[in-house]
Amino acid sequence: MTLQLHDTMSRELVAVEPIDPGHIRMYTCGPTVWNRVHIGNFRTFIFEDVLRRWLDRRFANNVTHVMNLTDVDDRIIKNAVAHGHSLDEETAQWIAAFEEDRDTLGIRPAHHYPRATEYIEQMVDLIERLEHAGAAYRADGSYYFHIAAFPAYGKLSGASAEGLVAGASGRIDADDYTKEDVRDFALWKAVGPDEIGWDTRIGRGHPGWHIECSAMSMALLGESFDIHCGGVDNIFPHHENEIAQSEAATGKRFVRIWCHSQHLRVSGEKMAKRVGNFATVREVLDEGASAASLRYLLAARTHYRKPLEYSDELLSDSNAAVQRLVDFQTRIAGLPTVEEAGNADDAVLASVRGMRIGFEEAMDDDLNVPEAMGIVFSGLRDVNRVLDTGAVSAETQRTLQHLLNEIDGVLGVLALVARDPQAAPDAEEQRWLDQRAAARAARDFAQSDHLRIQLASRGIEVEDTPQGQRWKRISPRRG
RNA sequence: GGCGACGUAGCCAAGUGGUAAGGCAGAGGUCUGCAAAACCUUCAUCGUCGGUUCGAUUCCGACCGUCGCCUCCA
Repeated sequence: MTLQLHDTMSRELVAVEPIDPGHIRMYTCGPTVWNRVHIGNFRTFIFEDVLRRWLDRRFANNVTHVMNLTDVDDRIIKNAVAHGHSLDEETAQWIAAFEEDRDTLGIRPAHHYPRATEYIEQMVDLIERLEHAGAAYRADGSYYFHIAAFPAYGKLSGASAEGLVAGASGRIDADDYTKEDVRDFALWKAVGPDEIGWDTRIGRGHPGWHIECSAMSMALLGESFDIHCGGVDNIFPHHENEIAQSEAATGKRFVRIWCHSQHLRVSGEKMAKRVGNFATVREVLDEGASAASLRYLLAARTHYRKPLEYSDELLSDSNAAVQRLVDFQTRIAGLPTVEEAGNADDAVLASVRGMRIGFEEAMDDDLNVPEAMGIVFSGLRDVNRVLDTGAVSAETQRTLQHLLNEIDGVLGVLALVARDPQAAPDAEEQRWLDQRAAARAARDFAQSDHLRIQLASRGIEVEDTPQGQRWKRISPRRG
């Protein structure tokens, strides 16, 4: 089976067949670094990370992934002026914050993180190209895209000329614009000598929002590439405008497959800065959640094209699901093994084959992570059932570990758990553990139970196994 | 007004034209000194109303509800 993705433009599942054989080129819209982004933004970045990981696997790491950093826009300029900062001084902290959160969630870095301010020259080139092609015009020093010159406008979003009611969203201030057509959009915004801007061949100003993605994707990936991703709110106008700019300039099809992820919601509403119902990665972790739980929630609780309702309950549910995976991993690692493979091995290996095939089919089917995880958890139960009654060989044990590594190579949560080793017991806790082991050996159960309760108050859960006492830290936030 | 998405058990959620995965929570049980972990059993007829069909949760239509975008939005 081959990987298929849902393409927003055709609204169909499309087989992923690279334009450049064997090499996937992907562009994902990154953050505007005017603020610390919230976990709703990270839902999209996590979806893109899962896609990236699966592409890496399917195309033997022959993937070039570009994510832009929008480091100039009206909000950033406004903040920079208010703080007496240069643009770089203003955005540095937010780029660092983004990178910190990205690493916290175990997101595989893109190969390139182009910054808009480093591609002004390419944007000016593109604007000139558009002007020569009759698709851009100058008004009051600014440049606008001439929508009437691009008849295919609207093909991504389905927005017809008549349907675009000017100001329907209540967010246009018509007085700010000198456009021939309300639907035309800014390529270059002219500014005065004292304002933040760049002196270029087309005058002093700063770029409009959309032009950077066209210029930077073409510079790093070519005029046509395979996959372009973003959140659904980017479909219109951002991606629609990117298509218009790029294709009007090159005459070539810009992107093969458009992928868009749905929003994270809170109480039925989109998580958004302007609504005020947002949380950042750091805030969620500061409240006691683990990075693994948050990543699992964002990556696996539902399909990327469906809205996901965020709640504390969902976070603790996700924590429990991750714990089930971790407990399984721990069990496999400590498995007593036998010399000769037997019936138990056959049964386990059959489950492993089923899990591997099912997982891959689900991922190939438009990245159906919840379906894939359903298969994983079912298989996990099958394997546990066999292991409850029989022992397996060391080779089967390794096969199980390899399978878990394969799955987590895409899911990326066990790696986060392993990255944050459980804090070792302090001296007092270690003494309690030792005393408890001794009490159990002496069959002094009253004392051992007492010590277990004491340890629990420190967040340490003790389990008794045939191999002896075992402990683990419990997330302080389970309910 | 235009375009689009979603509505499946207490919560989250996958899925199929032939009576519904998985996770969490709950109930009962096996195991255990007791627990934990693990395992077993148990818990839904898929928003409403029509239509197509031998048969629909799955296809079509209408309706209801929720949400997103319509030029700062992941």
